[in-house]
Amino acid sequence: MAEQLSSRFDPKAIEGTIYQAWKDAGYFHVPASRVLEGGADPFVIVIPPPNVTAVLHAGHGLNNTIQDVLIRWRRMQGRASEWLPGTDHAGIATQNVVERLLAMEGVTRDDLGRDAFVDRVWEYVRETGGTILEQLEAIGCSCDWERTAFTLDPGLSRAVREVFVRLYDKGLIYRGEYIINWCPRCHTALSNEEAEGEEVVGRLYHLRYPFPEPSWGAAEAASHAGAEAIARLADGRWYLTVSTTRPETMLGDTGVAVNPRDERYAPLVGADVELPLTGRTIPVVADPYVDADFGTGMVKVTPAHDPNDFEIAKRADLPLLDIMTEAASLNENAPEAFRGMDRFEARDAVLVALETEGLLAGSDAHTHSVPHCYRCHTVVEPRLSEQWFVKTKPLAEPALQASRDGTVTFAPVRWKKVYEHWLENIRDWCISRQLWWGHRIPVWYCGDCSEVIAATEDPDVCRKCGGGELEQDPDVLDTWFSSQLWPFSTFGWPDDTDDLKAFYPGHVLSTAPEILFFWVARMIMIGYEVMGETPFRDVYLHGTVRDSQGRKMSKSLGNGIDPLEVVDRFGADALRFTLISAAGVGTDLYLDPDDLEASFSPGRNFANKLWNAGRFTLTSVGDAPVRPLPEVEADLELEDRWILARLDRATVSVSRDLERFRLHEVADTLYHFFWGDFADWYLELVKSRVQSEDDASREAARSTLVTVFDSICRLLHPLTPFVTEELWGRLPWPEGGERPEALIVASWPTPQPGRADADAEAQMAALQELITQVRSLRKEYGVGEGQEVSVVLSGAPAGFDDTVQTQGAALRRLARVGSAQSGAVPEHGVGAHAVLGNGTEVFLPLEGVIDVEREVVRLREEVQKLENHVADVDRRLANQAFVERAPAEVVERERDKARTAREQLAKLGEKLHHLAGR
RNA sequence: GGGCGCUUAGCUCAGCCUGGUUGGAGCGCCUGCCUUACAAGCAGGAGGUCGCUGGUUCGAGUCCAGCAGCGCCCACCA
Repeated sequence: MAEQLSSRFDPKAIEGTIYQAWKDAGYFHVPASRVLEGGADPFVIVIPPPNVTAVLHAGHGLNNTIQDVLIRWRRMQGRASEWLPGTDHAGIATQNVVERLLAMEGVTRDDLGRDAFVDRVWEYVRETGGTILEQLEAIGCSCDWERTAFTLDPGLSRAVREVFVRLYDKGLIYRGEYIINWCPRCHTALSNEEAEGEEVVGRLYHLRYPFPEPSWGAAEAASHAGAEAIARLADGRWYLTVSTTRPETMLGDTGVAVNPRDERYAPLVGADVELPLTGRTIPVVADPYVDADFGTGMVKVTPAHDPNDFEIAKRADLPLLDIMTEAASLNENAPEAFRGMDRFEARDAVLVALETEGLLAGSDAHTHSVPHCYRCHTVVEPRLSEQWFVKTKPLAEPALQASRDGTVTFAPVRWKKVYEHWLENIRDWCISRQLWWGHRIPVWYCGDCSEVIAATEDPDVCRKCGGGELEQDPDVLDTWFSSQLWPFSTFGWPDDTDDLKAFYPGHVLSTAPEILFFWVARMIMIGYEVMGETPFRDVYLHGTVRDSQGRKMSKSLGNGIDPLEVVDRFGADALRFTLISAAGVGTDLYLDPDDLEASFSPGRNFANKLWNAGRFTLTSVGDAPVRPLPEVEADLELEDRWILARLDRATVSVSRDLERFRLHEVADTLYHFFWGDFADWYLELVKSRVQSEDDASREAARSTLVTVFDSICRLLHPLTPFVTEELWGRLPWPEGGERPEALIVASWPTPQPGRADADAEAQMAALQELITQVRSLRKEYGVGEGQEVSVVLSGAPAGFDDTVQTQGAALRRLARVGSAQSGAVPEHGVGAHAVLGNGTEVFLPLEGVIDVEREVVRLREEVQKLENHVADVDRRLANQAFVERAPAEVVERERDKARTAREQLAKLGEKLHHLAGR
């Protein structure tokens, strides 16, 4: 069998078949009955549903690999592991994509009309949507495909309506006219989270508004110290100065505000001022929001285009004047000269007009944060409009409590504070969107009696007046309104289904920190509100995938990595292993999109090494029956006991790190155990034994090989599922032992009692060091592999002599040592020296092979090193405080060190003396 | 303006919570090897004032404070 395997791992040859085998075996699907009747312990992850139109990028690759590692591990542990996949309809994003397609045909959504447009989007989604889910299969994700969900599915849509109506009935959803973030390109409202602040270097313009004659108050105000904003110009009139970064909004000003405690401007409160370019007159009002120390201490008030101004206007009873259209061009409320202009065009025009009239007092460079639409990047315009909101404070309470009391945990833990801070300062959530693609708001208005009806089922008649034409609210809900329900809507809520009983609440939620507020926090809030408990316990927030220059990978920058290309070139295992080993908890990953070879060769090489070690193990073990390990217990040799002890150590460490989401540590531990311990040492040590005539030795080696390699496959399976499945399936099963299943899902390794073997580990460590030292000395003295050497050991601790004698074959194989004798190092012999960590002095007689001068030089270095070491230790021991206060074992260790080092020093010194004298 | 994180080898990062052998890994680099599992490999090696300053301690990469540089998040200063 094994001979047929290629010496290079070819992922393409196995991935498809193996994935299909997993699916066919029903490996991924968990029926609720396994939990409810079978008593299995559930483990549930719901996928962060990618946009239905998305294609897989590096971030998805990382996130879904993480989830798959956790799911596969728990499944092997015997948990009923449910990983629910699906997609999000992604309101704005998807609508934008389709609108762009239509634009290429020269058609707008308005040309089509609402119904036809929505049909068109559905058509698009049916054709191309869900591609990303198929792509997840390519990287080995073991999702329960039988439960694939979409946020616009009928069931999930029913959940949306149900939640809306419940919140509405509780007064937690309300409608009102407020300043919201408006995207003039998408023509819709945005939530605060969807308006992303971006640093922009702009200008702060200072505008002058003239006081009408007679300007009582102005002169008085101007007499106050620091009242620079009030000035009398050459024309003899009094003016005040206000500042703004958006000069065009002055056309919508309905007042000027000052702080009520600001004595400078007290005489002006109640006065009127002329608003240039408009012919209107607006009042000066007092409002505590104004910061007297900032700028001139006077603020122009534009209630319809600034959230703060809106609040001031409400308090001061100023009128609201909306001067812009949906597209952010100036409307009929603006002076005729500016009507129809785009806001930025109008900005320039207003500046020119003011300048002409001598009313522009200048400008300063000004860096500030300007909100942009998170989908299309257009500058958001604050706009007065009637929208639906969720009252969030009551919902935030339990979600906050859950974090504070540890019901919900975050990894890395620093996100806990970020999450809590957001909830503590949460603002109401604007949920209505002026889009067509999404869940239409389940509210109807009666044309006759103005009754507002929120209902889960479309009503036929007005429940109040019985007649009247009913019209449904035209808006749809924010996409995140439906995705927040994901952990229960996907399992059948609002019905009381078995799935829900079995799989809610879930366990781990793994995602990118960017959507901590958008999605994670809201799921927790609504989970408590609707289900009465948290949707998951552990939130794992992974790092960002960046390019070699540290830039976040993105479509627009064109610096992304296509995981499918990586799979194609290096295999899914290589992709997964590379991503997991590179991703510390919450740390960013750096990959070079221009050099996939450099980025993914660690994973590719690892998979290949695994493949070859597997090939060798299979050939070594051969087809003959293998005896179960307990039967050969008495015949186990040093390296067998050692590798089994190392395996246990690795098993314990890996299981612990998985619990703590320290996946990169898992990868690191297994890398070193498999490559370092197993491949580099164990396989080399048993090479001669597996072909040996000595039945006991051979059988012990074969059993150990099978046992250890079986565990290696299992431990690595969550990380590199394909190659481990393939190799494991070919591994012979020990006689009499029942092969649990055809696939590796069988079980997760657990530490075996009696396998810890400190003695074997110590002996092996010394043996490894001896071999390494001999190799090193050979290299240094130029003694080639072709030349066999003998070794003299002196001062070896108990047991090590025996080890060396029984490991003659190993020494010969790995270090080309012909004979190893214990005894005094020849006093006058020429040779190479080294001292092992356990105090053993190693001497390679090389009389006639090396020249004496070189040996003297080397000895001098050795002596120097030892002297430094002794001085170091002595200094510490001479420190009274150290001896008195350090733990006894630490002090004892120091004394031992001093003693051994001195003995060695004496021997080497003597040797040096003799040689130097020659 | 608030909050958080990072700074250890040429590069990317572990190690710090819980202070104590001689500070690690991968990649890259140097040297020698096509040794019948693997050249996507094997063996050997070079490379570090652990950002700076101070403090606590017998002892600090590890704990504390300050500083500097970089990065992220939040925020209505016009």
